Parts: sequence; C-alpha cells; structure tokens
Amino acid sequence: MATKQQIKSQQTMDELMASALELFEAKGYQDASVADITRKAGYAKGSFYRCWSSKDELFLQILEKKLGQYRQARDERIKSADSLEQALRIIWDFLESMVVDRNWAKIFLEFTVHAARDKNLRGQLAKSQHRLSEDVFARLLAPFVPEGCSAERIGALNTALFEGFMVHNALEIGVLRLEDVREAAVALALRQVRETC
Amino acid sequence: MATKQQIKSQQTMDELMASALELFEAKGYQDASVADITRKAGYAKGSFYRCWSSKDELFLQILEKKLGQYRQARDERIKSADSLEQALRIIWDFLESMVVDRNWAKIFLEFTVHAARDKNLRGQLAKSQHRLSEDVFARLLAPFVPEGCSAERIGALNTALFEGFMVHNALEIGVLRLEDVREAAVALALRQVRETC
DNA sequence: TCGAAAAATGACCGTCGGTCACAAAAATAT
DNA sequence: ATATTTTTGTGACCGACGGTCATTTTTCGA
Repeated sequence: MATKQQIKSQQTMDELMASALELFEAKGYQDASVADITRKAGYAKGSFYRCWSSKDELFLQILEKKLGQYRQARDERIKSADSLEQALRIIWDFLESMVVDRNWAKIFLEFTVHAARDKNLRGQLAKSQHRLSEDVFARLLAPFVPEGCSAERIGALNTALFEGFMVHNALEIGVLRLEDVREAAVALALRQVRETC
Repeated sequence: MATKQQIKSQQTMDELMASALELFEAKGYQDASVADITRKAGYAKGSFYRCWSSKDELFLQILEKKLGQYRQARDERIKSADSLEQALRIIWDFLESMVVDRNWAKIFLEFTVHAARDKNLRGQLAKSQHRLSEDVFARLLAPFVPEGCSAERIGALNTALFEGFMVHNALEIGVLRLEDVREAAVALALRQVRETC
C-alpha cells in the first residue's frame, strides 16, 4: 500500500513534470531553466534534483511518457490494417499526433539535436528512436513486407522524411503539408517493396 | 586602398570566425562559449562584440560564407545537366558536400533548431532556407519541370528528406546511407513530375 | 608630434545547471 | 506518547554562461 510519503513524492514529480512540459513548450528546452520549472510548481530548486539527476534525465522520462501515450492510442487502431498501404496510413496518423502539436515537435527536435553531442545521451535517444522505428514501423510493417526486403530500412526512411518535415514545420516555412509528406512516404515504401523484392 | 587598421580589423574577424568554426565543430554551437572563441584566437571577450552583436549573428555570417562556397563549387558543374534526373544528381552532390563533414551538418541542425524559437532569427534562417530551396532546387529544376508542377514543392520535399537524413546521421543510427536517401529523393521527384503533370 | 578615431581589454551584471549542508515532515521503533 | 531514523524540501553557493561598457592601447591623418 502506498504511504503518505510515496503519494506526496509522486505528486511532486507529477507537478514538476507538468510544469516542465509547459515551460518547454513556451520557452524551449534550453531556455526553460530548472529554477523556472520548480518556481512554477511551487518548489525550491533543490527539490528538482531529488527527482532527477539532470534536466536531460527529466526529458527522457517525459519522452517515454509521451511515446507511451502515442503508442497506446495507436495500438487500438492497428488491428484493422490488412495491407502495407493501410498499415502505413495508420502509422502516419500516429506520427501526425506527434506533430499536430507543433510545440512538442519543436521540443523533440531541440532535445534530439542537443543529445547528438553527448555520447551517452545520444545512445539513449537512439534507443528510443530505434524502438520507435522497430516497434512502430518494422513490427507493424513486417507482415506486409516480403522477405529479403528490410522493414527496418523502410521505417528509417519514413522516420527521416517525418523528421525532415518537423524541421520544415519548426521553421514555419509552409511549403509542405503533412499530407504531402505522408503521401510521398507511402509511395516511397511501396516502391521500395516493389523494386527490391 | 586598405589601411593597416582595416586589414587588422578584417584579420581579427577572420581569426575569430575560424576559431569559432573549429569550436562549434568540436563542442557544438551551444557549448562553444564566446570566451572560448576569443581565448582560442588570442583576444579578450570584448573584442568579439566589436565584430558581431551576438553569437547568432556570427553564425549567420559563417553560414552565408559556407553556402557561398558550396554554391560556387556547384555552379561549375551545373552546366552539364540535361535532364531532371541528372540535375537532381548534381544537386545531391552539392548536398552531400554539406553532410560529408558530419560536424558541419550537426552545427547546422543545432542552429536551425535553436533559431526556430526566435521569430526574427527564424525569419532570417528561413530566408536562407528559401534561397537554398529556390536557388538550388527551383531554379535548377525549373527547365526540366513541366508547367503546372511546383518545382518549389519538389525542392522542399527533397530538402526535408535531406534534413531528415541529417538528423539520422547526427544520432549516428547508421541504418540509412546517403545513397539510399538520394535515390529515394530522385525517385520521389520523378514520380511527382510524372503524376501531377 | 599630437589629438581623434578605431581596436582591444577585462571587470562586471544577471542567469544558468548543478551541489550540498541543513531544516521540516513523516515513518518507525520503543 | 516520545524518541529516532528516513524521506522530502530548502536556498545559499559554485564556476561558467552571454552580453555590457568604461577604460586603455594602437593606429590614423594632419
């Protein structure tokens, strides 16, 4: 049974995470300071470091939580796929839910690029990426992809296209729409399957 | 005629820019401090702000310089293109020269994502992006793209795919190679032309 | 040679991520 | 109920950050 302390401790973490997410959205990952986060949640700075050893660690936890939510939302829909094209469409709906909130996409990019500089962090994020690619693409596409054709590569290519769009979107260039990109990605995957197998 | 002072002033800027680029490559845009840059070049911190009003302004100047170099290298080759496919291949050679140096690609991404948070900076970078897309893609592709088919959109899609690959590359995931992405981009452009015109 | 203008300096400002000795509060032992 | 231990929360402090500016040093034209 959860004690009063455990409940309080969890509540503190939840409050800090919520505060952090709001500030990341408003000011960006780099510009939202730990002091900002704790102040907004009504704590002192030191409390932050009782929950996480660094700002990066907090972000990774937020990321896991977000990915979990997205995954859950998708898993409910995935059962209905019965062709490669349909599976890709469901996957891109899933990706769309990440980018619909422009702020989250920005935060994600910010952290990704930041993490690329740190070997350890890069590894952890690449693992998350891999899980995204493996779990989201490879596993879901595998039933529709003939042998000898790398579902992983198709997934990576789709992910790259998606992330390129996120950059485009973050800069608010406005030439591309997600539909265009999604359509291109689907066409690319179908072509890949058709040609290499 | 250039006075001693003008020469000295230009030399100072060049030295600081060179120092900055090296440190950006070694430590990343955020982690290379102004003090680092001036110290490495043998100046005091204050000298930096005689040349640029901020670190961002310095970066934009470095970017312009880099893009100019790339453009020049490409312009010598572009005359030989006589088909859409060939033009795309030359363009991707040009893009490859940006990404061959993995460090520069990282720096570029770092700054891009950083700039996305600042309206003014975002505008300036989007202008650079637009010039890249307009000058590199649209202008070069236009002769081979039928009317009613947006060369700009093709350019933006190619750019997005390229930037997605930069992210992939920065995280050192290693599933994709530039050749794969280039091939996919060319196929995408050809398909776009074939279908929408 | 000398005053003006340009180039270079480094102490200083507020803020950053992160640390740590300490205080308050809750859980546990007696 | 009281004392002791463990958990939770605090905020002054650290070195470093981007950026400012009064000051000194160097170069200039006359």
